[in-house]
Amino acid sequence: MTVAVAVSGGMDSLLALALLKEQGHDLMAVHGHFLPPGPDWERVAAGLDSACAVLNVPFHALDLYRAFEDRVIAPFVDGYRAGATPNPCALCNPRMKFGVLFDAARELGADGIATGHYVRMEDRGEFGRMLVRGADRSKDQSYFLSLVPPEILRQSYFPLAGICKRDVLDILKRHGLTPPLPKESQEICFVPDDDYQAFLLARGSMPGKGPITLADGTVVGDHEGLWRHTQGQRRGLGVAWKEPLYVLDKDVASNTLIVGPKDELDLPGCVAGQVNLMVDPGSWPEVVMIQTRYRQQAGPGRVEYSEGKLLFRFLEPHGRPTPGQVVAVYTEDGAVLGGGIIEMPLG
RNA sequence: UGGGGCGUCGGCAAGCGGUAAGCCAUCAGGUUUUGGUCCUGACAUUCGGGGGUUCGAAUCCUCCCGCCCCAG
Repeated sequence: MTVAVAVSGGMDSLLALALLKEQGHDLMAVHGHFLPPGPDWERVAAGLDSACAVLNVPFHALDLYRAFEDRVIAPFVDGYRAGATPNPCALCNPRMKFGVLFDAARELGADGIATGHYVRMEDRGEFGRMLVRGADRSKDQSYFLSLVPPEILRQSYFPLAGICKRDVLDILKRHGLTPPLPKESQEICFVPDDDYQAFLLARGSMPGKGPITLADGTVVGDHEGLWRHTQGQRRGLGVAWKEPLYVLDKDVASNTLIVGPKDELDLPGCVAGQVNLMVDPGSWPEVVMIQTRYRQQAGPGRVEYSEGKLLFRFLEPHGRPTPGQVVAVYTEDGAVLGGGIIEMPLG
């Protein structure tokens, strides 16, 4: 049994490698170059190579940037162009780390994969082994893994399950390890300077300016492109009003941005596609916990599953679901039942 | 050019003789493996302009300028 540890160059995945080594697993380390060739390739690969040498683990660097372009970046750009708000990180996990990268590792002889995500795999009675929220709730990343197929998750290891974020550097130091990329991975990895708007512009042909209106059609200003805004957004509207205004909707057909006060933001449900089911929906509890944004408290609701779509009805006021974002479904005690991508809100 | 009203930060808007609230917008930080949200901080020595009254005015008087409304 050989486990491939996906190492990004950051501290978390390096710690995952060290912890598994400590536990005596048979390991290999794999790094996928997701971005086009550049100076970082050598730097990161060399850094990881020497770190792996310290631990006596074989290291492989793989060129996966074309797959990343097709499977993550292109959908990201297309999504924005179409008026959605895509979540590239949530796609990267099933398609790249637990997809293409794992496939490549298998060819190198691996039977399982491990990453530095802050989540757990736990035995949950009738459901079997389930993906569960990380112990450190503030760093929990199960939301981003809710689209990874269950059969892949059952071959996955998450050594950071019980680790607290602030201990990571100390533990690494104890192992004599230094991450090649000391900076915390955050924002969108393929977008320079955290400027997604500049990135999209550079990709060309984004839709242009149009009106900003209230829900009743009153024009209150102009926007410079729907793709610069997203549901629930407050800043950047440039509209001076008596109270803060938030984006309610984007009407792609008329290129209109619809805004309104905070209390008009809640909606009672949504429909999701590209569904990933961890267990048969027939066995789900009647009331599940639904999370439609990364940093959002999951709220109770009912679900119907039919023809590959999940239909959600919230039981409590719920921030406006945003097309393109992930919806993750949990049990009361934090096990992931499934996930999908929001296609449309229900009013 | 007869009558009435108004002119305070980029947008609203308090103040009505005692030495410029607040909100929105904007900017700068913080939080954050998506976009957002959220939190903190900054933001009119000055009240359309001139003159006057007063110990002291955005607040009173006066003239001018600019808007708006009603009558022509």
